[in-house]
Amino acid sequence: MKTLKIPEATIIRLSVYSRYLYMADKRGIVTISSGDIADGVGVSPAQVRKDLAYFGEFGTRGVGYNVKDLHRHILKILGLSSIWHVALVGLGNLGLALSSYKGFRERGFCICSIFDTDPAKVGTTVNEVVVEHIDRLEVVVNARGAQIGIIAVPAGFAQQVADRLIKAGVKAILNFAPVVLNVPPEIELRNVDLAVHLEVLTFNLALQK
Amino acid sequence: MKTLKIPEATIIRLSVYSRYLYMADKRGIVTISSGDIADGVGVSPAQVRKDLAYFGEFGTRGVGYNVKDLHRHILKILGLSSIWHVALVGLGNLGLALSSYKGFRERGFCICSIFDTDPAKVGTTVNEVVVEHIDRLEVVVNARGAQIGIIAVPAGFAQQVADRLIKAGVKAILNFAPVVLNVPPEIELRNVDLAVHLEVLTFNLALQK
DNA sequence: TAGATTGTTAATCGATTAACAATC
DNA sequence: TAGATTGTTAATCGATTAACAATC
Repeated sequence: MKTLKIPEATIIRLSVYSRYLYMADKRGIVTISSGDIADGVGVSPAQVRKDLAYFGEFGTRGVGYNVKDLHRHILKILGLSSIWHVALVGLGNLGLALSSYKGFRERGFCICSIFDTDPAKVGTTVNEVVVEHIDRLEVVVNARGAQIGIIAVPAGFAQQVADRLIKAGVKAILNFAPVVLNVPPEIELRNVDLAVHLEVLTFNLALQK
Repeated sequence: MKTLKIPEATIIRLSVYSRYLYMADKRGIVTISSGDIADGVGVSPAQVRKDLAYFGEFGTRGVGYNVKDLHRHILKILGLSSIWHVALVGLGNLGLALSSYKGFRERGFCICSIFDTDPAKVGTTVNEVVVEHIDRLEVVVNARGAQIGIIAVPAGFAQQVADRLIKAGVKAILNFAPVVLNVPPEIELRNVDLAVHLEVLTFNLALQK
């Protein structure tokens, strides 16, 4: 397979475009130009066309793009044309919020397995999913074939949870613990640190003074 | 003020360095080299030095950096040497998770005001903060001088909440609603879309097949 | 002094923007 | 055909990496 390196920024923008196209489609818009999309999401028209050009030709010169078609194509590119099984580890406040986050379900992510150590939580049902004890992580994740793991445990436990998720066959990890995880290179890893976002804001506020 | 443009990637890395330095300090390490930091957080030593060079000279040639000093300097750069008052709007699952997120408090962010429309929530206390009705947003935010707003309401309400936060005097907004907000250029805005992170992962997984 | 490591410059790499031929 | 808009190439911009003089 030809693997022209795609910038991560392009992937993130494709995700944004897809939401905009979904909305445009709901409003009954049939055809859209790169300029329309660009205005809608705050980038340049050239950027939109360049991002799409990595993956093929989806428009018609002089006309634009068919909204439904382009939306479908982008979802396919993002790997969202099928449902992904996600295992969530850690059912604190953040875990609970993630387990019921509509934005995940809308995009085809199913949090079908939830793990915690708290005996008061294990066995209860959250959003129709029975909470399992973390001891059963390998068995359950492996049996259900979850491809993605979300880590929402305290920082001190994150590495061992990552190790166990990987042993259980997970191929990608979204880590919410504020700690640098060591994973083999073939495992996809993304770290989400919510405080960092606030810090970018305060840096800019502090600059203005 | 000399305003050499600082890459946002640099700010994000400074935030990561600061956590690593905090840990190193707790472990009793007094002096650290750019190579040590680089290994610890997964970047190149040159990158660490370059990032720091935007803001001054903090090390000693042939020796390295004093951990405590460098940590303090970076916190200062990030605007974290004082406490920031943050107003949270929307107390759904995500809002609740954010309101009790330890990572914020540790870094000097105080969520001192919380707003919702649900009568069952208004008047209750969450993490020692009394939940106010959204009708009182302008009055309360203005009176308390909150500088940062966090939007954790459904997408359809996000724009009006943003408008009201800005009218109340907020200078920066962290938006968790999956919608493009329109704000004046002087307002700092960052969008956090949790689903996008999963989509970057699935894109990479889909590529591998 | 010799070894180590910073701060900084120059070289490289990569991403964005501008421009325009192709074409509906 | 004339106007519009894509797809793509070239030019620009910006960020990262490499190299090394400065210096502890």
